[in-house]
Order: sequence, then structure tokens, then C-alpha cells
Amino acid sequence: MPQRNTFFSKVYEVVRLIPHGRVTSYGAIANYLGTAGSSRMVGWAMNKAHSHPKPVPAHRVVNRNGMLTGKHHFGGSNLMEELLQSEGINVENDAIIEFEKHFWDPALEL
DNA sequence: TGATTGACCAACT
DNA sequence: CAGTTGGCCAATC
Repeated sequence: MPQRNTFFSKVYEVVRLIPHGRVTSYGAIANYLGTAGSSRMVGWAMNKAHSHPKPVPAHRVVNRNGMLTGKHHFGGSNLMEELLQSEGINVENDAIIEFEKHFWDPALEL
């Protein structure tokens, strides 16, 4: 059973807590968890999110530039952009428009 | 069981 | 200014 009380579980927890219509970054999550250097692990957790029992809105998690670096892992299509635009977030050229405006920092608002 | 990688970020050279 | 490296944890080879 892949239920672990570690960095991974916390990542999933925080990502699921992201408000509707908001986005955050890998580094922000890692920073909130206290391990700023583990930003790569957040992305790894997203990769394994498919095996996670609960749904993880990984489309709300992008890199520090607001760029949809992991969109290729979303079924291999522009699904990530569509999901973001469906929540009121404008995406162009694999980047979020007005990223700062939609940015949600767990350490700041949670 | 040791070495490598993985959707990143920041600092250093 | 651009390329390299260090860092963190867990999973895969």
C-alpha cells in the first residue's frame, strides 16, 4: 500500500489543497514542506500521482516561470492547458498568462 | 545493493 | 552571458 507519511504524501496533500483557479510552483511546495532543494521530488511525485488513490490536480503545478513543463505527462496532449483555461487561467505558448496573479503559495495562504 | 534519474531551483564558474 | 554543479528524497535499473 503506497500510503506513506513522508515528503510524497505531503506533496499530494498540498497539491490537492490548491484552490480552484489557482496555481503554484514546485519550489513553493518544497519550500512549504521545509525542503527547498527537493523541488524535483515534487515533479517526481506528480509522475507517480497516477498510482495514487486520490486525484491530484497536477495541472495546477508549474515551474517557477509559470511554464507548463510537465504538460507532456498529462496524457501527452494539451489537456493541461485546457484544464487551466477551464478554471479561468489563460495559457499561451505553454506558459501561464499573469502567473503572479494566479500564483498560490501554500506557505503564504495556508 | 549501488548507481542513476526525475515534470526544479539557485548559486557558482 | 551561458553552462555546470549542488541539493533534496524516493523509485527504477
